[in-house]
Amino acid sequence: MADDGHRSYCPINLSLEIFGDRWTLLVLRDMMFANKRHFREFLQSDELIATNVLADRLKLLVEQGIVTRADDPTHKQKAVYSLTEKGIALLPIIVQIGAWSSRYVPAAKKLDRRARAVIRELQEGGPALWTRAMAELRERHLGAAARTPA
Amino acid sequence: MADDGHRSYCPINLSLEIFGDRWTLLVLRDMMFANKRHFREFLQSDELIATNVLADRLKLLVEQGIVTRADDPTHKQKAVYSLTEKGIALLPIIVQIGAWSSRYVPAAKKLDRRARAVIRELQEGGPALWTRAMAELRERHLGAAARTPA
DNA sequence: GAGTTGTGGTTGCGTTTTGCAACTGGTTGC
DNA sequence: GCAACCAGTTGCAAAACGCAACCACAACTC
Repeated sequence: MADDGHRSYCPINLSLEIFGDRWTLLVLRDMMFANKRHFREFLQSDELIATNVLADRLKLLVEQGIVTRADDPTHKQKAVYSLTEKGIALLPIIVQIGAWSSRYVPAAKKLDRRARAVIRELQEGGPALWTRAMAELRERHLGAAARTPA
Repeated sequence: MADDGHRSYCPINLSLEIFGDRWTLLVLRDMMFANKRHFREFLQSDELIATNVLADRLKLLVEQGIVTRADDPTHKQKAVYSLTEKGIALLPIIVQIGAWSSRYVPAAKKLDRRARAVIRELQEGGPALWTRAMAELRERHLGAAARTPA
């Protein structure tokens, strides 16, 4: 069908072409829920992503307009990654995935109680709570620009 | 952390270990929205999944309890795949992904108008509509058992 | 100002997964 | 009997992944 590199124009497929792998959503999870912004921080997570894979995914996310990369003024060699509106809009998906998993995947029971409580709260809070969480992300990642729209 | 084969017990991670690839959710999409139930039917989709990959994914979905496989009484060599409750519960995730994609991925604009209308409807219908769609899937995939719970 | 630590990566290489095409063994309809 | 249909399997090349070592540079320590 598509001859511009896409397997099809189905929205599900287009999404999978972007984050249909074992790592991309974990990076976004860390940005959203652990407030990670620097390269080294992403390496600390339990899943132990490799540096080359992380570099590749961050590059891809920037290319897709889901994340931006900026120099950190406090440290000339530090890069800061921020979510864009497109990236923040992925929050409901990640929350839904978390909810499904903690409900249906047996191994999720092994997660510590505190983390499960966060999941449950986000789930029970429903769309209204997601909206607030997204607003908070806008504050942190888009800064003043988000408060004074054109 | 985990030494039972899991990279971590984070629900997001556990989900990605199951369907974090380019194909699995497409198979489920076809089951949910195109009512595909037979091996050959899945091969017809635009994305042209290969037979070995499809066989592998169906096997995995059965192992995970997301899908069941049964012999088709009308044809000794036909297999029928059905969603379980665990599989049906993935509908909100798929809908959210579709909504995000059609909103933020430029190429999704190339999808034909009719399909986009379906997406929009499911999105605007909100959780209430998802519940109805899921009930319909229970009817088709779980049959009488779903109407007369233990 | 020398040494240690912290920064975002890159490179090389072996293993695993994916994608493609051809093929298999059995069933059904005519 | 024979063509079409069914759910896969097999073999092989290409791509992605995972690991570990390495790099250039900045900043902090003393």
